[in-house]
Amino acid sequence: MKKLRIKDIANDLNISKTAVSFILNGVAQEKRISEELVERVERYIREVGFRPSPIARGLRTGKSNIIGLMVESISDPFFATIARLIENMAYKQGYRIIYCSTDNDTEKTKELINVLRERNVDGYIISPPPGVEKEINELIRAGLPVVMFDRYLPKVKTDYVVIDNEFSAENATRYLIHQGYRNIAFITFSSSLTQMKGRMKGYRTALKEEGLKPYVMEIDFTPEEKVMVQGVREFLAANPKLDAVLFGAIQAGSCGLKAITQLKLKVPQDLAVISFDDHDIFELFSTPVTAIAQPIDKIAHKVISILLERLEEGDNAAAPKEIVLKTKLKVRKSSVPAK
Amino acid sequence: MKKLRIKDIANDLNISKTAVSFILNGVAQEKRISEELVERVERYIREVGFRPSPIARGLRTGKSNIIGLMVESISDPFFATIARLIENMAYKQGYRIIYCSTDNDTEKTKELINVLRERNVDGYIISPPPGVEKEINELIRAGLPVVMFDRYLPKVKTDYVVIDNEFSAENATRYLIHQGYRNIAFITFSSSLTQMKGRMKGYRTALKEEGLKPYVMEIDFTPEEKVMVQGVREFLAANPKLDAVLFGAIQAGSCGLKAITQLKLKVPQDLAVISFDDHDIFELFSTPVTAIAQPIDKIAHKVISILLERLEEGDNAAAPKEIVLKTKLKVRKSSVPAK
DNA sequence: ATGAAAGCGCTAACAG
DNA sequence: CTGTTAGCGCTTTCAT
Repeated sequence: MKKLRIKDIANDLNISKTAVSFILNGVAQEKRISEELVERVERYIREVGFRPSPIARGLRTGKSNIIGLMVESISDPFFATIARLIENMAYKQGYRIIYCSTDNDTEKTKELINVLRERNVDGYIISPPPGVEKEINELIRAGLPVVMFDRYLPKVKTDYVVIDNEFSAENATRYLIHQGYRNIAFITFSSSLTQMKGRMKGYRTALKEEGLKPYVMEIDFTPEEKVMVQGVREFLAANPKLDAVLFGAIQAGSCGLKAITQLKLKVPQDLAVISFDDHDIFELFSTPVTAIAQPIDKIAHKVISILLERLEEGDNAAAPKEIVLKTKLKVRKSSVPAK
Repeated sequence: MKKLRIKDIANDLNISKTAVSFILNGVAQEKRISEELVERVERYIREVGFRPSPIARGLRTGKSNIIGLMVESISDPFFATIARLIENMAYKQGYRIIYCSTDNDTEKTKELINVLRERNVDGYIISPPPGVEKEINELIRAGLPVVMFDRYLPKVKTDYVVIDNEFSAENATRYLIHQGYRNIAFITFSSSLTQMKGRMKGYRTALKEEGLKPYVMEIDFTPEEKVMVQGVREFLAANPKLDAVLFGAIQAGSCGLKAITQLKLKVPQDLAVISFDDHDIFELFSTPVTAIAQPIDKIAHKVISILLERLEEGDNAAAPKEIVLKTKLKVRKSSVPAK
């Protein structure tokens, strides 16, 4: 049972390769191939289960039917969930996904873009690290659609899907203030990315309005989680006046909860807690944790549908879509009113 | 700045395509190309940053430098973590990953294997659903290396990396018994796969030794988590005699903890808990949950190194490696002695 | 040591 | 409406 080629089909049916190719590519009508022949070829193809080689096709057309997905780390539950949803929708349209974890590393990301590019990836979904503006702009100039999400690069004019970070953080902080908390920390990963800047800004705005003092801790990311947990623990221990904390991302929240557990702090009596992103751990923590939930389904849906649209229409001329989605503050017990 | 081809390099340097190709493929020595020319070509290539097209190469050689990774769901934290580790090691050896979520669906998996195959994926890492023996055997017959993990197919003779499920479950169950628990349930996803069978068997063995009665619940998987949580809740409510439960997988455990929380059961006073797989949620749950931790790093490492070895050596003749790794029972407060 | 040439499987321009 | 043909960029055999 050797692998069939278009040529074999043509031979078997005593017609030309071209005809088969046209039919395969759905241009039979405009090439004025008879209904009857189309039918005959299609039936035969179905019978023998022929599928044209995507590689040969790719070499010829420069298309691959592959979408490149670049996120900070595929093991992060936020990105993993998004990846899963995107995979599903892309698959239905005949696209496969090659994914890469950038580690938020500029050089690595540049190299990854190269790698994907030489595989003729048709479109890119990127949660970009800083510093890759040039490379992404080159993709766009080459007519390849790029959709950013989670964060964006202000200097790059292309579609993106993000959440309203500033408002979300401001809202959560203000909520803590209204609950009676006064010494509210913001703990997050150090980052120059838009989403973290927005969260920080929202936090500061809410505090300033009330004339409260900010306490900010930036965690240096390391793969050794223990080190980060210890960092948070030391920060909390060094600032006993704190009565509440807002975590700027799920990993920060997860490190923070571990630190809090180690310090045997009672939530919310000793320390109220809110974290960005929602996850099982927040629901199941000893005191369920109030979370700023991102609309993950909606993000994934928007991202992939924008990309598929660009891919189908080839309309890279259309104005970039800049989608900002709302988050939802899921109030749980970790942020009940201070006594 | 047009994209270079081998031909261009050859022209620029006034030599033949062949020479360049040989040098590119590291066979210069055995083709007896002069040191000096090799040096000259390599320098030029470095200077202009030339990289040969993997697609053209793929069409010609039938190799893709891509590894297919098929797991139940990439959003599952266990698989996402493994995927991440595998990605890293594969990348260093010049391999990219295309991933697919099988949903544990036999037909979908067959189709996915087809898709990967026609892309000339060089090797497969599969956490297989039942019923794909034939397809995998065909891959093997075609000389393509396949490494299974998490579970395996007894009828397929190929490498696999799993944990000692039976012993792990037996050990954990016995541990509960020794702590004084007598009515121990096993809650898991319904599955005919080796790993679940092993876990079930271990559980039953430990109970039988002590003449205890088994309480088994098989959760039907649905994407609607709420439905599954409710199922567990009803089961627990219907069996008030239970004093302990062993969850057969992390999702079961996570559903279970939610059910337990909803029922306001105290752990371990009302119900002791142990779960397969370890995760933040178990560490951070109101009563930290004893977990059977899989050696994730080691699994990923074994899987990818076995595959890379097969890929490098082309030694698909070598006997299949059947690796069984040990788990670690991480004892936490959810399983302290019954009063 | 090097070069010419065939061919991987497909698409699409062009000529009938 | 159909057939011929020229590549896409690379590897590799065979002849030089």
